[in-house]
This record gives sequence, C-alpha cells and structure tokens, in this order.
Amino acid sequence: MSRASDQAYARIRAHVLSGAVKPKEQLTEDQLAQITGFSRTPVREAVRRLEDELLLVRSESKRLFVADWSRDDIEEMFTLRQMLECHAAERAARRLTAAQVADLEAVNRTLREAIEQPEPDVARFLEANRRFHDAVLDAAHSPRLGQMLGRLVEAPVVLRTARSYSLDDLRQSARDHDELIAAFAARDPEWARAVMGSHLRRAFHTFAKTVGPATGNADGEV
Amino acid sequence: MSRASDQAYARIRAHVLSGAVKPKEQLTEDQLAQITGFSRTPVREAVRRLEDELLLVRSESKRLFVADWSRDDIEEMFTLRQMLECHAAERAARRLTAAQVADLEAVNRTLREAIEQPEPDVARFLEANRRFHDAVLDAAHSPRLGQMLGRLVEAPVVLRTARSYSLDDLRQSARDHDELIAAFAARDPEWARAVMGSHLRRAFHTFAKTVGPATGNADGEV
DNA sequence: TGAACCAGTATTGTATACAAAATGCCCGCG
DNA sequence: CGCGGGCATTTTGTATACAATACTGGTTCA
Repeated sequence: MSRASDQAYARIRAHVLSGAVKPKEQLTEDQLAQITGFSRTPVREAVRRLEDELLLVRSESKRLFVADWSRDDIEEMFTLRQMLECHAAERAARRLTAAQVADLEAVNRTLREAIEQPEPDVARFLEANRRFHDAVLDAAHSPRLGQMLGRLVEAPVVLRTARSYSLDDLRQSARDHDELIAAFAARDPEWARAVMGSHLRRAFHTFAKTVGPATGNADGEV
Repeated sequence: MSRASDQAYARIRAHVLSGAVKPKEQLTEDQLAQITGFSRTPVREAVRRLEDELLLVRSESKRLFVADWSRDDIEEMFTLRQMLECHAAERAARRLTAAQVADLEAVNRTLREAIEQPEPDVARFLEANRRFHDAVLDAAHSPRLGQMLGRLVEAPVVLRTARSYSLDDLRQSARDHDELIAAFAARDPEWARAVMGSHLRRAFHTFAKTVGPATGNADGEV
C-alpha cells in the first residue's frame, strides 16, 4: 500500500469524504494530480478504484464527478451488503475452527472495552467492528464474496453514519456479535445467517432515522 | 467501446479464452501490448478489468498470470450469481411494466426459434438468453447489483459450458423463462425469485455433470 | 431572436521514456 | 555439493509529452 496510486487513492478519498468537494461537482485528473502530488498516471488508477466504489462517477463523455447518492442508493447498498454478508455468515458457520471462534471473542471483547468506559472511543469501536466482520468474511473463504463486500463496506456511508450511533446502538452491536459467536460455536448456519441479517438490517434503520423517511422518488439526497 | 483500452480488453480476453495461454501461465504487459498492437497504457487498463473479473490474477509481487479456477471457484460463482439474480428477479417483479413484460415475451420467442429448428443455433440462443437476463436486471433498477452481476456473468464459464447443453436443457431454459414471465405478469416477487433460483441452480448442475463430481479439496481444476 | 456552426479551450486517452522493484542466475565460499 | 550474496535482466510503476475528443462561447445567417 505504499505505491503512489495507493496513496493517491487514500488522499482523493479523504478529500472527497471531507466534504471539500460536493456531490455532482466536477473533478479533473489534473486537479487531483496537483492535490495528491502525483502525476496523472497513478491518479487515474486511483480514480478507477473510486469509480468501482461509486464514490466517483463519469458522465457519458468521460468527465469525472463526485457521486451524489440518493436515499434509495443507500438503501440498496445496505440491502446488498446484508444479502452478501448473511451468506458469508452462513458459510463461516460451516468452516470456522474453534481457534477462529476464540479470535472473534477476543475481538468482541476489545469492541466492548472501547465503548464501556467513561468516554466511549468510537474510532476504536469501528476498528474492532471492521476486524470482526473481516474475520467472518475471511472464514467464509470466498474470494469473490470478499471482493464484492469490500466495495460495499468501503463505502463511506458506514463511517458517516456510525458517528450518529447512540451508546445503546453500539451495545446492541456487541450483543449481536455475541449471538453470532454463539451461532458459530453451535455450527448453526441458519442461526448465523439470521443474526447477521437482523444485525445489519437494524444498522440500516438506525441510519435511516438520521436521514429521514423513505421517499420513493428521486429526492432525499444526502 | 472503440477506445484502445476497450479493444485491448476484448483481444486479451479472447486470447486467454481461446486457450492460447493456459491457466497459471505468466503474461507480461509488454507481451500483451505486442499481441494487441497497443501501448502498455491501455493494456494496463484492460488488464485491470480482467483482474476484476478474476480472469487474470497477480502474484503477491504484482506479476500477472492466467487464473486457474478450481471447481469450488466455479460453484461459488454460480452460487453468487444465483443469489444476486434471484434478488434481481424479485425486484423486477415489483417494477416491470406491461410493455417490459411483453418485451421479455418477444425475446423468449426469439430464443425458442433459435433452438426449434432442424439445426439449433446455439449462438443465437445464447444471445437471446443474455438479452433476457439483461432485461430482468435492467428492470431491477439497481446499479450496484448490475455491476456485480456483470462481473459474474461476463465470466466465461457460461460460454464454455453452454456448448455442452443438450437440446432438452435449452428447451427447459425456455420453459423457465416462460414461468418467470408468468410470475412477472402476476407481480409475484416470491414466485419470480423461486423460478430464477431453480433455473440457475439447474444450470449449475448441468455444468457440474460435465466437469465431474464435487471434490471438497483443491483438485478438480478446469 | 434563435439556431447552427466554427474556433479556442479544457479534459481525457495514448505512447514513450525512465525509475523502482522483483526475479533469477552465476560465482565464490564453506 | 549446497547456499548466500550480488549483479544483470525482466517486469511493473510513474512521469511527461502529445493526440483525440468533448465542451464553451461567440458569431453569423436566416
């Protein structure tokens, strides 16, 4: 991750997420080259990755813009993530070793420590949460699933929204993880799938409350 | 699709699928530039797309190889495709207009004509089949779903295996499409999902018969 | 007035040269 | 004979110049 294109990727992503450029605004490769300090070649590589994640989009004539996601887009992302990650949980339940289950328990302990203290450490929570889900995905042992979920989870909605979680929400996440671990220990794929499903679906509704009700039409941009 | 990188993509893809290079063989960007007649810049763009489709893979040190898919890899692809396309069928059932249903009927008529003649035209069947599934995906109106399925369906397994379908298999496909259309006309998402599921799962088993039984371990390369 | 065209500019696409990194080979040493 | 170090070669990564394409604004003509 030390190649120029990787750094360019990280910097452009941060730049967009910081809000310095707004949705639907145009970006040019030259601009991004100046901002990142690299030439257009690695910038193009980075931009292509960000296009894959749909953080940037191109017009029909190949001009580059910051994507603006509608509420429906975001619901779609949550739904797809749920579908894929439920599948991952089911596969993981069939494959996880006792040692891997123990690892998950350790990660979830860390996650709890991050929130069960005077001043909850949301960043640490998010990091532990990411590791937890990564471990499940890893155990599913399905490279294409990993690739697809990577694009969805990278999606910055998760980061933006996590800030709005209440302490109760975070605690419920930890409990969900506990139950998931129980399902894994019991080697029960259906249980694992169901827990993962409700875990992620609740996350969506927590998010939806902060954004506003469903629209059905095309407004409700974020 | 007339840019150099697009042509390079098509040529490299054809070159690999032709079997001129075998799985696990190394390719270099220079080689591919010579083969395609373009410079390395568009070749690198094309190679990245083929990496996304997992037709090409890179070693940990960034050297480029032709992927070799195990039977488990292929089963995974079929499973993921089934999962995603069932979801697409469900969404389509909620959204398809009467005109779109009529279009699907027309496409399926074409598909039948291709096989119900003295000398079945498999290429025409495949083309109609692709259009049918594309129309369903379109109606699902979910860009990320489309992106993901695109990568899976592009995967050449489908093409390689379709040749081994018997006439009965092709006829069954047409009947599946009929039932799917009925489900759409009835606006019944669950029905549509179920039909799509059995349609694709049968395709997997038809394929599996030609390749051999499940392995469980890592052999069974194709 | 307004629509079509033309030139100038902005932006993306491609080729090429060079830099960095990895691999493999060969030689010396134990 | 084995094996470790280092140079030569291969291969990928980056910068830059140029080509092709798309946009913008203004001008002309009906």
